[in-house]
Amino acid sequence: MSTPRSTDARTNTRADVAQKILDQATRLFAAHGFDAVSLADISGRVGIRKPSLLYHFRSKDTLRQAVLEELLAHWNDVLPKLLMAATTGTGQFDAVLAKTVAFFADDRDRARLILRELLDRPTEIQPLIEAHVRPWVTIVADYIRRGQEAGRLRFEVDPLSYVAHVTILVIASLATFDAVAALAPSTETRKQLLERHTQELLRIAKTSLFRPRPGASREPSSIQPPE
Amino acid sequence: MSTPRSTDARTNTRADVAQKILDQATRLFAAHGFDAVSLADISGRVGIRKPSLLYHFRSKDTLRQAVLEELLAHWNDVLPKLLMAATTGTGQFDAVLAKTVAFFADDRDRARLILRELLDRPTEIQPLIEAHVRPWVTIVADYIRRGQEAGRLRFEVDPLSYVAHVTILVIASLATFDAVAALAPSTETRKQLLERHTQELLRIAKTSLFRPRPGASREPSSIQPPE
DNA sequence: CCTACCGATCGGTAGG
DNA sequence: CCTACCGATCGGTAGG
Repeated sequence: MSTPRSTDARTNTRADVAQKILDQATRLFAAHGFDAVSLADISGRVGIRKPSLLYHFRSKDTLRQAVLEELLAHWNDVLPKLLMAATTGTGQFDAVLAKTVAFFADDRDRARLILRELLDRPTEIQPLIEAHVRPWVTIVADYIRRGQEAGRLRFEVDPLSYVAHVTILVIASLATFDAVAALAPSTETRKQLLERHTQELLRIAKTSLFRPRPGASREPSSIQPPE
Repeated sequence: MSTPRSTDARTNTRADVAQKILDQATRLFAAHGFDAVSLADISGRVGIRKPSLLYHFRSKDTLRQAVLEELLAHWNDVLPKLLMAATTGTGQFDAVLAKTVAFFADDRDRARLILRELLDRPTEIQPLIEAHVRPWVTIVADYIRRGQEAGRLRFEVDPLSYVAHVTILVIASLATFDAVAALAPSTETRKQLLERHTQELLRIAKTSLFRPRPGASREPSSIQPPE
C-alpha cells in the first residue's frame, strides 16, 4: 500500500504537485491580484498545507515569478511563429494579429496577469518587457514602416504607438471582458459575444492600419493595387 | 493659541482632513491596489494616526467606496457636456472622444482605479456601470447607428462593441502609460510622448469609425459629402 | 484626534 | 509533506 507503483496511478506525486500549485496560483493571482491571495488560499485549493507549498516554492515572491515565467515560456513558444508570419511579407499582418489575440483569448488569465503586472509593477517588469516584448514590437513596427513606404499602409500611422495601443487593447479587452460583457444584450451566449467582440477588435486594428483600396467600401472582393 | 481663528489660517481642520484622506487613498489605491495599501499607509501620509482615519471613514471599505464615488461625481460633472456634444449632430464625435480622453488624461489615477475595479470586482461594480456608463454608451451607440444610416460612418462597425473597445483602450492606455513608455525612444520628453500616444489613439478610433472620403487620403482639406 | 489594545491573519521557520 | 509555532502586520475598538 505504501510502496508507489512504478509509473502508474500515483506516479504524479513528486514534482507535479508543483504544477498544481502553479495552476492554482495563476488562477487566483489573475482573479484577485497578488496581494489579495494568501498562501493558505492556494495550498487549500491544491489540497496541501501552507508549509508544504513553501517546500516547493521558497517564498510567495518566488511563486509569483514562477507564474510569470510559465506565462512567458508559453509566449516564447508562439513568438517564433509570430515573427515568421510578420517577416514572410505582404498581407501577413492578419496572421500576427490573429495569433496574438488567440494567445490571450485562449487563456484570459494571461491577459489579466500581464495587465496586473503593468499596473502593480510598472518599473520592475521593464526587464521582462525589454526581453520578451521589445523584439516583437520592433519587428512589427518595421513591417509597418515598410508597408507605409510601399503604399499599402496608412502614412499617418505612428508605428510604435500603434503597436502599443493594439497590444494594450487586446490585453485589456480580454482581461476585462467579464465586466464589460454586462453591457451587451442578453440574447447572446457568452461565446458568441466574445467572438463578435474579438471580430470588432480585429476590424478596428486593421481598418486603422491599412490604406483603403479605391472603391472597396462596398465590394470587398475587388482587389486593386494602391494608386 | 488654542482658540481657532474665525476663518483664517487653521480654518481647514474640521472636515477637509477627510479630503486629504481621500486624496492620499486615491493615489495609493490607484498605484498599488486596494489590498496592498494599509490604513496606516494612508493615515501616515495624511499626518494622523490610523484610529483618527477611522473616525472619518468607519471602515476601509467605506473609504474605497468614497474614493470611487468622488471619481464618479467628477464623471457626472462632464457627462452632460459629453451627451450634448454627441446629440448636437454631425462631426461632434471628435468632441465626445476628446473630452473622454481628457477626463482620464487629466488624472491618470482615474484610469488606474477603474481598471483595477474592472479586474478586481467584475460583478460587484455592475450597478455602477449600469448607472454611470450605460446611458453614455447607449447614446454614443445610437449616434453611430444614425451615422451608419446616413452613410457617414462605416457600415461594418459593431456600435456597442466599438464603444466598449474604444473606452477600454482609452482607460488601459492611460493606466499603463508608465510601463509602456519604456518602449519609446528616449529623446522625447514624457509629455511629448503622451501627446503623440494620445494622438495615435484618437486616430485609431476615428479612422476605424468614419467612412473614407473619396480621394481624401492625401489632401485632408478637401471635404466632400459622402457619395 | 490620541494611546492602548484586540483577535485574526499574514508569510515564513523549526523540526521532524 | 506534516504539526506547531514565530514575529509582524492587518483592520478595527475602547475610552477618553
